[in-house]
Amino acid sequence: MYDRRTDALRDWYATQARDLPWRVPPGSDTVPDPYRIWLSEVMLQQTTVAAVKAYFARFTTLWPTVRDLAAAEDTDVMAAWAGLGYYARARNLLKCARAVVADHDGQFPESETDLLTLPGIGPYTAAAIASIAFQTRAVVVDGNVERVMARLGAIETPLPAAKPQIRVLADLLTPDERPGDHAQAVMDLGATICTPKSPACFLCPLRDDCAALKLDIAECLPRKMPKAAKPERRGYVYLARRGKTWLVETRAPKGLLGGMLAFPTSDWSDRPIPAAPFDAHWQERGEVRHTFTHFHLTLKVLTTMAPGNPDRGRFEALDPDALPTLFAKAHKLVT
DNA sequence: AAGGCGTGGCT
DNA sequence: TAGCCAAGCCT
Repeated sequence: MYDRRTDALRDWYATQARDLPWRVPPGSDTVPDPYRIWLSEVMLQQTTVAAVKAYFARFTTLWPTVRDLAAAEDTDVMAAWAGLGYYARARNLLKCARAVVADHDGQFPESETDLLTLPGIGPYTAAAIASIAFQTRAVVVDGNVERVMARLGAIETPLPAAKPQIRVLADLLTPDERPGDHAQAVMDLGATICTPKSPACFLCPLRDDCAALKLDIAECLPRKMPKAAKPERRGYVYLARRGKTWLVETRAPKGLLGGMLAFPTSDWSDRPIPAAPFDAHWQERGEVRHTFTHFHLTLKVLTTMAPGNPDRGRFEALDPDALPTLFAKAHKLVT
């Protein structure tokens, strides 16, 4: 019926699909909940399944429906996202939930085009939701699909130039029937067998059709341009404790760690300028090191219990779980 | 349109 | 260990 590669993928997925909390099993007649599919897809952007599971469970417990999430306080949602990274996703998650309630009567739109208009939903996520949640044929292309297709077709053009070729092949293999199962099959294959390093080609349902395997270049594909080295930055972070409260602030709504709970810091640069939030005897307690997407950071951790009027932030009871990892490391160092 | 944007696990 | 990498989106 379909390309034999599509059939092989479907047969493999029928028995090898991973059991995931947001997933409807292959071939099932159960109707997926678009809210849970959307939530999982946003959490899975650039993030591993293992990291997502606990957050998905927490979010669906706290906010079982898109209306519940839309009605949530921003601070509660940001706190629940703390530690998962890429915090613009959490800000857009709330914007999207509120748009679905305000503009779509609480129902996610079904078409790829309409989904694409929502905050935090790009080409991949729109295609994933359309196919997985609504059984609409859509060409789903993520990092896994890129890798599987590049190998299957021995596409030697480096990324991102290879994207058009990859998309053509992905489109060719996408069936009209159960396109959501197909998309998840390719992604599961990429995550478990057609892995970036040491792919398990001997277990692959596509081994007889894989051009890269025939050429013995599977592990070299897809080719990528080398990444620039990360620069080193330094700074100071100030942890002021007053009884059971700590001096914290909410970071600016955009940019790095935007909207997240934080401790006051200096600038982060080659030669940071100390910037204590108030005059006091600040005691050096050590350093924390953290690597972001595009730079390494070392923060000197300073504490005081002396009184003073801070020029920024507020003293409040601290929930350490609401801190992004960088600040959780600093907090852990002094407690 | 190229770069900003987190984190933890793996090798 | 230090780098590489993961179900991308936004500007």
